[in-house]
Amino acid sequence: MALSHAILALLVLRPMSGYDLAKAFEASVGCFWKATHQQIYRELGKLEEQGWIEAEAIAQTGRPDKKLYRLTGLGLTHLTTWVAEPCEVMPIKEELLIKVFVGGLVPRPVIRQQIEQHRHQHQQTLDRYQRLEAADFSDPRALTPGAKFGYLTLRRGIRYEIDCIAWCNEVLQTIEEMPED
Amino acid sequence: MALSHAILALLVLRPMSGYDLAKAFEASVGCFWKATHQQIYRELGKLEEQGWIEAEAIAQTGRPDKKLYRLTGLGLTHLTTWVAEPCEVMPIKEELLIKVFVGGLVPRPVIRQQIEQHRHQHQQTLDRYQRLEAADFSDPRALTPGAKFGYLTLRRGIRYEIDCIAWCNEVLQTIEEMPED
DNA sequence: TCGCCCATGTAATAAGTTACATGATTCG
DNA sequence: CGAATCATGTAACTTATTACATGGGCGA
Repeated sequence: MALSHAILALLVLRPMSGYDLAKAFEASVGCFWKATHQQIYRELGKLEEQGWIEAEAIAQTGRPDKKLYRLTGLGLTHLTTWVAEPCEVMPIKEELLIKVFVGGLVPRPVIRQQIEQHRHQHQQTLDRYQRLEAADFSDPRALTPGAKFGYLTLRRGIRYEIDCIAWCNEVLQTIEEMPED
Repeated sequence: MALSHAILALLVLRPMSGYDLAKAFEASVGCFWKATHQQIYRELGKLEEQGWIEAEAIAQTGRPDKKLYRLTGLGLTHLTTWVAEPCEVMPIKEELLIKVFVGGLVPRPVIRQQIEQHRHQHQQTLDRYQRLEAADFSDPRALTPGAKFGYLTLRRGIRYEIDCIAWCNEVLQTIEEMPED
């Protein structure tokens, strides 16, 4: 059910179309939730049924018409109530770790290559996050309270990527120190 | 499809029943994958159909009979082939971050309490991991190559929990420094 | 005697992924 | 002229969650 709340959370910022939401997921909320456009459109339908959001059809010239969704009072109440409810820590699911777990079954270069590739991906994500940090949050003290919370979620993403990279380095060092097969 | 590989990876260690696997998920592999017993039993059926594992019925007295599953040669080949295939970084999904994202909508104690609760959960998980570390990997240099890979996955879990706790502290400090509502 | 451990499963629902489908505009 | 952007959706399928269901043994 958290996808619906992620959508409601984005609609707090401003009314958006499904398309806008899909982009917003990739850009801002992406460091802690992701969704494809198919999921988003399906979910928007449900949210509207429940009265948490309402749609306004916008006719456009030169590009497809769109539906702008905005949060209703009911939706806002629902969201803030949900925020106060206790929630569980969500488990990690990391395919790479299954591969490392059975690393002893394959020649070491196989694992080394996988780790290097992942480290590279994490580095790219980190770069992107740090560009966002520089662009939107260059002076954290000057932020409004609302924006400060946004910054904290980005901080989480940055920390996470840094930690992934550090772990990759730990793995690479360990396998270099291993005796040859 | 990664659940099936997690199961195959565990069966490399030794033949296990569905029940054993469920416990093994909680104990060892839990820091990077989780599965309920319902998922496991369903998946075992599929794996057997494909010939990657085979079952041996074990009649027991005083307790229910069980099925011991062991990896087949085909299963092992499948697993090692899969290990060498490239894989994507898996996204984080963290409900708590959605709540922090809209933290500006609720009184600060609400967020503070959520963060404190999460920090506590992460601390408990970290304690558990560190007990495992002390018990099974007290001298990392003396490990066999196979066990070393197991240790690296546990290291990932430990690092992750430490980082979560550090981020929680960052959030708590930030909200303490905020002006009153 | 109450609840936990062992041991296996079914059924229903929710959530997520992948493929398919359309169609104009704008930029290189 | 081809590719990307804007904009919406359906259908089929795979995964994951939750609830239900059974039943003996064993320790406090």
